[in-house]
Amino acid sequence: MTARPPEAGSTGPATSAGNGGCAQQQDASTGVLSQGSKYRNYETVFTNSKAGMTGVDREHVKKVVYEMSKDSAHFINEQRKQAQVDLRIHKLLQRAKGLTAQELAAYTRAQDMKLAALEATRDLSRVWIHVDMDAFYAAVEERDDPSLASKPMAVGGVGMITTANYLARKFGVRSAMPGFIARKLCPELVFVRPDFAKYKAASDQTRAIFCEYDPEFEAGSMDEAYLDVTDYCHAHGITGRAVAQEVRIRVHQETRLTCSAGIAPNTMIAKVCSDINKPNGQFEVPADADAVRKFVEPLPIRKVSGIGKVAEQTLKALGVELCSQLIEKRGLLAALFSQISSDFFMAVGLGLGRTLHHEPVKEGEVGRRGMSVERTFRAISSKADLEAKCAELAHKLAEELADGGGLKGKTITLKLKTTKFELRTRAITLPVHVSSAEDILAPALRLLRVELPLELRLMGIRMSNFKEVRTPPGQKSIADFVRKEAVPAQRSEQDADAAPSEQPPAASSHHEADLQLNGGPAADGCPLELSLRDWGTAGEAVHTQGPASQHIELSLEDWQHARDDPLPADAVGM
DNA sequence: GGGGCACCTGAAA
DNA sequence: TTCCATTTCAGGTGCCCC
Ligand SMILES: Cc1cn([C@H]2C[C@H](O)[C@@H](COP(=O)(O)OP(=O)(O)OP(=O)(O)O)O2)c(=O)[nH]c1=O
Ligand SMILES: [Mg+2]
Repeated sequence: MTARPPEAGSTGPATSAGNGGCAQQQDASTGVLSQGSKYRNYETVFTNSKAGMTGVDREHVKKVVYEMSKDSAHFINEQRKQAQVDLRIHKLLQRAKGLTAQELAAYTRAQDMKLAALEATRDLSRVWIHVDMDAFYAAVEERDDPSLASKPMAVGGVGMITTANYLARKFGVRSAMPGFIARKLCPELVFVRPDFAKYKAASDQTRAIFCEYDPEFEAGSMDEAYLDVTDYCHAHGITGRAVAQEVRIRVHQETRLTCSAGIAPNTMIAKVCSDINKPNGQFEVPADADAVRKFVEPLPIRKVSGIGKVAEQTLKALGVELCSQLIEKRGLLAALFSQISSDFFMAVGLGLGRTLHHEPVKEGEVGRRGMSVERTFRAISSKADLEAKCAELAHKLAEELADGGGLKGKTITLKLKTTKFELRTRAITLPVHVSSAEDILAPALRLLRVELPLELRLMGIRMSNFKEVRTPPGQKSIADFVRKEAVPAQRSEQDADAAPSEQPPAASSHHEADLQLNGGPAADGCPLELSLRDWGTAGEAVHTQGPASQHIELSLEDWQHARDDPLPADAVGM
């Protein structure tokens, strides 16, 4: 398990947990008969509590999801993955059992020091607001077609749903649920195909507003952002709560969309808070150490961004379900997990989180680690089809890289998902940075061919290891913005600066030739040992590697809602 | 010991 | 282009090569 202090991550499933500690978990078990089916022992993420989930018949949802899933390849794969997790947890427990009382005591004492040190860093001087749009994609669609607002609706398709409006959520329909299951839960569910350009436009509008309150605001995704409004509060002599109110009203006025906000002294708490009175509400944890501690104590760890399904299961096995228990079990956690993980756990337990903005992107660095494209399709296995798919992706990726400001990367990662849902990634780092479709395709095809034969349902290509961008002297560069450098019209046009220009080895280009040709099924057997020598001519070694040996990580409510601060009805047009 | 690299898992929207 | 998505990032192991 890997616990990390994340920066994005919205809505883990959330109940109105919080201050009082009395989380309201609706569990409307309508005596569904147990019919000999095993769904009761079946765990699905779709029944976790979440905004809009109150009143949902969880048992029913569970049963439907199970019945629709149980014979699928997907289900088998999920079970395989779960078995691995179970095994890891088992080993972790064995390790825990092996600890002597003395060792545990030592770890506990060490953690006491750590906690004291952490406590000393507690900073309550900052006012953070986490803003999160309500049912974002769905809300945009409703706004643009009001007839949708009166019916259960989901954005996505039969294959997958990205989100659903609150009417649909009452049926248990939610993000990341396959559409055909959602339809089973709610036969009259209306599907709307996503239109990302619209969401982007709406997102840009909200960001323009955020910018006025915090020019350095951090956008996690299109629908959420962290604002440090400390300075704004001081400058205008108002509270964080009032600012949140103001932001929400403005967002609504300018986009006709609602959002929710969390106000707290750090990002971690603010994030949890924005979910509490969703939709269209806000919640604040005041800048008071006791208030923060009291808020965090009864909070289920799963509500913390960064603690997902596996971490939840793992910690539960160790007797940790609430944040307070992270502190109680500090010795054990320190003994079993990596420093990074246990530090994170301790911080969460104390209610500590980030209080400062991220370091600005350094000069020359492109503000991202990678860019990728992937596509799911009906099963494909012929070499020609596979290679054609690869070519499409290479072109798509090249296009995106160009749009992204002419990014050039050195590492190309091919992602494959078999019809049995098994994932495989194969990467290669080139001696030079490339960006054209041809230069992406050639190595991608090499990686692909070695894996044949294959029966795939998905293929993807990722580019990473980006070349740093040097801004021509005399030109002011804004580090926070994605740099838009002229996209070379031709391949020959390399860098504008004096850097020695890299040339990809010849011979790429004709992907046509690469595509067609025989399906001489590559020597099957172990597709892992091949040698992809000779990419190009220079003596650059090409790294090849078999699959990482199975390593086991040991370290491991709508308007009626009771809310802290509802928008004045008229401000929202009601 | 540390820097790359390849690969996998987990998490989030 | 449908039959469980797509995009991005971090942390961890294992290896190679200084
Ligand atoms: C969770 C999730 C969201 N999304 C998209 C659709 C969502 O509208 C958007 C924002 O995600 P969320 O903020 O998680 O969800 P939401 O805004 O739809 O609903 P809520 O009121 O609970 O905040 O991101 C996905 O595409 N896939 C996902 O798995
Ligand atoms: Mg949202």
